[in-house]
Amino acid sequence: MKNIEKLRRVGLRPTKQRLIIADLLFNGPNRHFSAEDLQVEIASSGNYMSIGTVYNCLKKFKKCGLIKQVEYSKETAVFDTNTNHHHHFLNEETGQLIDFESDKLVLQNLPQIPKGFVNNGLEIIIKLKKNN
Amino acid sequence: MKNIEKLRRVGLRPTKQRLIIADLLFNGPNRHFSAEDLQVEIASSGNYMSIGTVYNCLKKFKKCGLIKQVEYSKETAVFDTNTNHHHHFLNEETGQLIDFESDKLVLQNLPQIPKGFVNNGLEIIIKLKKNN
DNA sequence: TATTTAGTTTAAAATCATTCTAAACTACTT
DNA sequence: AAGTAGTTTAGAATGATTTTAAACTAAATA
Repeated sequence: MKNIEKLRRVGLRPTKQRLIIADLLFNGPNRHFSAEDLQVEIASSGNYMSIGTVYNCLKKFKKCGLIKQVEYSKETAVFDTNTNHHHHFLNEETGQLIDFESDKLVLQNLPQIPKGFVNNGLEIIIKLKKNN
Repeated sequence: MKNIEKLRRVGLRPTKQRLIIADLLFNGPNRHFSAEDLQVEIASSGNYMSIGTVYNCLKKFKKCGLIKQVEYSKETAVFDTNTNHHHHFLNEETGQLIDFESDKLVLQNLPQIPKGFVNNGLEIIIKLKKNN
């Protein structure tokens, strides 16, 4: 699917800037990245974009379900092009994330959800340490 | 155990400020809190502490294993007096956290740990939404 | 007990990621 | 072709946290 279609389909006006970002994000394998990472990559691709625009764009993409935001980094916002339900390995030393699929996983004896609430998503993080 | 002992045991000099904080944190039930929450509480208890000292103290307490830091808040650092292995419910609307114990939980078909790494801690977050 | 010293506290300044502002620009509609 | 609503931009603002360096204090030493 062309990225211009992809944007239109979620109700986003396909501006030059959004298309530059969509081309970088959606034409390859899934990845995790920060706004600053992406700005550098935009520059490497021969374009320029203000950091404010990068943030605006990522915020809209997220709101429209084109990307997700990963929540385990206190320092910088980390985004994820994998919008399927999945979990993460986290290398705490480097911050590097690796996806793992949730489909085969079996969870039993989950705790009772507190009164007045419903389960709105379960996420697992497995922190990794280099062996020896 | 007296808090002065508790601090000495982990190699922290028991200063007036650290004892004020230890008295607030360790003489009641477990809790989640931010540096600012704590500064307000210190003020309510009739003391004063600079925000820098609150941060320094929490950082040392964490390093010495007296408290943990919870990682799911992008905005502010959230600390936890419960240092046992446990998981969290997260009310995304309010940021409120509720602990749940990990002992009864059963996990099967966990994914293979990437080569060169070992599992250094598995954490589960169950996001909560108000039921209608 | 007095002196030393190494660690701690403080206010204020600095930092850094992110958001806001408001002016210039542009995609889409009429 | 003109209007308008949404977007981009540089730069300023924000807010949590860290740094700085001077004053202080707990613990060690004399």
